[in-house]
Amino acid sequence: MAASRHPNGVDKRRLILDAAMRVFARQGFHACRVSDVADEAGVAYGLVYHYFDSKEEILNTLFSERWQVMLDAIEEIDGRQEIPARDKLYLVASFIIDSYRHEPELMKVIIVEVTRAANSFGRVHLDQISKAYDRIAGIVEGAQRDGAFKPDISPGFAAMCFYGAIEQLLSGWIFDLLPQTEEEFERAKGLVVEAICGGLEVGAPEMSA
Amino acid sequence: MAASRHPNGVDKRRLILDAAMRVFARQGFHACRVSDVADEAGVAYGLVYHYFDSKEEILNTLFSERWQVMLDAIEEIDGRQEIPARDKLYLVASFIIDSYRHEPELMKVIIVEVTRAANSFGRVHLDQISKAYDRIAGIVEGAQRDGAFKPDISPGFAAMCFYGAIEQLLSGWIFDLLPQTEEEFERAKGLVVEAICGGLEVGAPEMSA
DNA sequence: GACTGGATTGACTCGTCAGTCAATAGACGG
DNA sequence: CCGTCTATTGACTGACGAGTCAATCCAGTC
Repeated sequence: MAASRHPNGVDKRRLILDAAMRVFARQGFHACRVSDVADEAGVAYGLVYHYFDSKEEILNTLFSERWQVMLDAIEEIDGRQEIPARDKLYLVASFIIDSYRHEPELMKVIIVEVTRAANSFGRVHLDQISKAYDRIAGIVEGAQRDGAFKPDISPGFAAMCFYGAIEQLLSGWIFDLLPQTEEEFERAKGLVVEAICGGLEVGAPEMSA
Repeated sequence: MAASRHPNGVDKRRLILDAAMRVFARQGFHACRVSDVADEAGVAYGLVYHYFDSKEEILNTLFSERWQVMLDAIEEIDGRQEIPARDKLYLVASFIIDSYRHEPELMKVIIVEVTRAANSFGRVHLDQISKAYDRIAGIVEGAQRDGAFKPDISPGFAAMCFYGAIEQLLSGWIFDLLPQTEEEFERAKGLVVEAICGGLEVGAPEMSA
């Protein structure tokens, strides 16, 4: 669990995790071999099994580490009393999109191999995954109590739509269906929120970002 | 290609496709064996390879058959001049949700094993998949020309949000995160459209379904 | 300068499964 | 009722890859 005790300062466990992230992102979890991960890490095959019980446990670890960070972030955002719901959702969208911008490989693995693969593998993580929906729902619920959001769309339902829209955008970037530039990422943040909060139709209030 | 010439009237190819649909839905494409499909169809192992070149070709066929039906449906909906964009989107949402209601196993396979698995396998179908986005974008574009929808959210972007929201709902049903009752399906149709077109915030116009 | 215990190595095992193939059955035309 | 062609069978093969393990290395200890 702790970093390598060896004084060369190299944490091989971390090395393997980072290599796995790259290999999983490049080849896909199922398509790659454990030896690919070992090679990418510049480490012997057996060492992977010294630090992890199975190939899946590596993916497990990558997912759980990062997902928890996101859950904490959403919780923190929801906790701020002073800011309106739309801004909270903007911050959530920003967090997720920035995560992709800064660590596209890790996010690709998380989305493609876990979140969107809730069959087979991701089923194990359904609890953690749906916690994210719940927290977003919490934001919507608060806004409905304040009267900022309409009461006729259930918070859970709204959260699914909001999260689904964001994940679809990430998928679009991951599979090169959408352009990936700094400006696009920034624009996207505002637009998802505008689409979901303000709606596509005219007549809805357009707030400036 | 044609149905079995044998006069017993049983099309074994179809039998295998339907069995595969059930097995893929139950166990997942990667987790199941070709022999599971053969057993489910009540057919010898080798016969599967008489009708299909590979396990993947079966999935391929299931996907392509059904996806084309959906593409045609969207195109047909978009073609109707008389109805407003919101109603077109409602019809699209209805079509997809009803598809799931009537053939949950087939839709589960399509969503989980192809659409949301655009890595590994679904990459082959990216063209077909993104055609769906394009056609939805077409609806939005028309609405913007008419002045019914705001011009500041690009049609392609709006389409991704809309489709993403629907797919997220289907995923919620597939993985038992959302209740699956007739009423829920009906409510969902109206609510996705209301969420995306009308927006979550108050002030947007709420049209009756 | 032996001793201990974790780190590291990579050849090997062992089950699994997609795809093959040679054999058999059955329909149909002549 | 023979010959031909397709449908159908299921045992078999061959590759592949996850996980094992016995051996070796090496840092710190007494």
